[in-house]
Amino acid sequence: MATCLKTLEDFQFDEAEEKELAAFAKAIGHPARVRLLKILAGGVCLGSDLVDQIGLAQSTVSEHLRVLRTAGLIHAEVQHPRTCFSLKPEALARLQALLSDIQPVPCDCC
Amino acid sequence: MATCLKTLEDFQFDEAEEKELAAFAKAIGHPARVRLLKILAGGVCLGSDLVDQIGLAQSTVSEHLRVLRTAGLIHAEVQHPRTCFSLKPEALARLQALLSDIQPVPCDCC
DNA sequence: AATCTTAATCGTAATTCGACGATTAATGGT
DNA sequence: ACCATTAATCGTCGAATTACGATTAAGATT
Repeated sequence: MATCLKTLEDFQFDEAEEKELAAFAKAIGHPARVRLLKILAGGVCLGSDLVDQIGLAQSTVSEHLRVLRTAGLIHAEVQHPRTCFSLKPEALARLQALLSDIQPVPCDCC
Repeated sequence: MATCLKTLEDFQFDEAEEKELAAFAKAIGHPARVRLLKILAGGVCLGSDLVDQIGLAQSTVSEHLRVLRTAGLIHAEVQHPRTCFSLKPEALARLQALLSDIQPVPCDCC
């Protein structure tokens, strides 16, 4: 009844985009993964270096990297026994775009 | 040893900023909360309306709103028995700024 | 005072997450 | 062939998340 929005029933949701944004955000939602992204932004790309910088067990860092990779935020190029990790700039750009879709509109009821 | 970054040991981390970004991202990291933010961006602000739109139990929506509020992404103005929810645009702007700090630099080792 | 409405809170169950050590797989060097 | 290095995977534990119904709290309206 009392609502700021006149056409509440006309709301259109893009569920796919909502899930896409949520998935990106969830992947970034841990300090260790933020740090990994920041390191990768600096150009470091070997897993062993990342383990050194993060201060967590190798298996834990590997898991965080897997999360970031699954979310499409980073790329992993396997060169056994090493793996070269790198940012996927287009994913970050996409995230920024999805975020910018959340733009406030003035509300006159509060 | 083999690394793209020459001055690996000189890496400076801003742990507070990393946690700040992770906390924002974690709060957004659920489709229901993304939808809540999108609805609030449209100006709707009463909890009962949000419950109608989300299709989850009232207590669940309340919990999601609590998460968003704790993260500082939304504001809740209590007017018993109603509560008026609104976006905090400055929080979204801050998030965008934190995200844009993750900028890729070309890596020549892979 | 009694009732209604609204949203927060409580209690609970199922699931997911985060961390670790140990192990494994894959390659290069000796 | 043997060893060293690297990263993925497995198994496991405790903690956190997500969802729900039921209850409570706080005003408004009779």
